[in-house]
Amino acid sequence: MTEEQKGKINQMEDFFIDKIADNMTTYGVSPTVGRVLGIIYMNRKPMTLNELSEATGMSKTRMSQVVREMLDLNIAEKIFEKGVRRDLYTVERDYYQTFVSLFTSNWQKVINKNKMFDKKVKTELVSILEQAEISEEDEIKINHLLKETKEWVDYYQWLARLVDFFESGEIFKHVPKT
Amino acid sequence: MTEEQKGKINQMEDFFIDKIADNMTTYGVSPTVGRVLGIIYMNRKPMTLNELSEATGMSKTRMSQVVREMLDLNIAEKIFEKGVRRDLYTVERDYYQTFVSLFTSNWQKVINKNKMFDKKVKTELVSILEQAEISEEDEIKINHLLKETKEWVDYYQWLARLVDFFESGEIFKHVPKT
DNA sequence: CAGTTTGTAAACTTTTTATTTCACAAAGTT
DNA sequence: AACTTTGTGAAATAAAAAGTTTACAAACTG
Repeated sequence: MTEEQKGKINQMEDFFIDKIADNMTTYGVSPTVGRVLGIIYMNRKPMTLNELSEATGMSKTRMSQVVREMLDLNIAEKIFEKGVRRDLYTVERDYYQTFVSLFTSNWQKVINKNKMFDKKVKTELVSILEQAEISEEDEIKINHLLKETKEWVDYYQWLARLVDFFESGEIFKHVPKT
Repeated sequence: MTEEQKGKINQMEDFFIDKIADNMTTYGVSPTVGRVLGIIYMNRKPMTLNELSEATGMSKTRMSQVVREMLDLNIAEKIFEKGVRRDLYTVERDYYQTFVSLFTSNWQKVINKNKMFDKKVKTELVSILEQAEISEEDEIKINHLLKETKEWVDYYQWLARLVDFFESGEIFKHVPKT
């Protein structure tokens, strides 16, 4: 086997890593997060911060930051191995599961942020509406906003159901894996 | 009606715009794109670059850039109105449709980028495998990669079906709007 | 206990992305 | 035809994000 062929194999692995990373950025994570995920994935076993630092050519501190982000997103996990002092990290090996994790954590975040919004707006609008002296024009405007609020709430409830549809695995019943 | 109440109404509209923008960033678009979408949405009728520039406090050039990005993403449309010289832009008013448009354009892009990938890798790997002198270790590695390629292809086909599931509106049969 | 190693915060630097300014062609007006 | 207005490139600047260096506490080692 020539050196050239050895190189080819490694090159193919790097191709995969790039593709995984590329795919990943579509979820809104930074390219480095994607790359690290790809690296651990292709490594087929847990890695330490030092190894990652070595593999990416980036500082250990950066790896620490990236790994933490991945833990937050539920796409990596810290694992314990007896006798090993350094922290070891694995990634989800199932592409579908990774998709679901990122999809749900992104949208769940938005849903939570909007939790209190409609109540606040509604209360405020109704209280203005209850005042005696309002021009007709303004009343129309307020009613528009109230209607808008309702639609917004409906949309968010749909989003929540959608997230659940993915998280529960229901999606795979209708869009099967193979 | 006091000035204060007038202010409250405008404030509520701004709240909406911010929430729309915030929601939007989850699709990976810049905050300004989200904000412009929110502004046109709340305006309830098409707007010109000058109006947008006025409303955002940003330069007209920037608005031109933002609007073009929105056209690319299929979340805005240029419309013609006789007698009006300036270009007018509307946005999709249906939150669900906006979700679907962004979801599909994002993932479609990734799917397209990956179109040729697997063929290239597979050809390359098989050609190495056909060489006579390969260490057992390397053979295992290559077979791993081939298996990986297969899984990757399956995943991408699933993604394509998923995109279609949204684009066709099928999703709403299983996660209904109301 | 003195000496390492490990992970991460804090401050700084670099790179990338967002935005503005300036310029100019194309279309519209008078 | 001279004069405006409109939309958008291209280059420059500002703002934000990504990444590094230094420093240090906590957990290990001998």
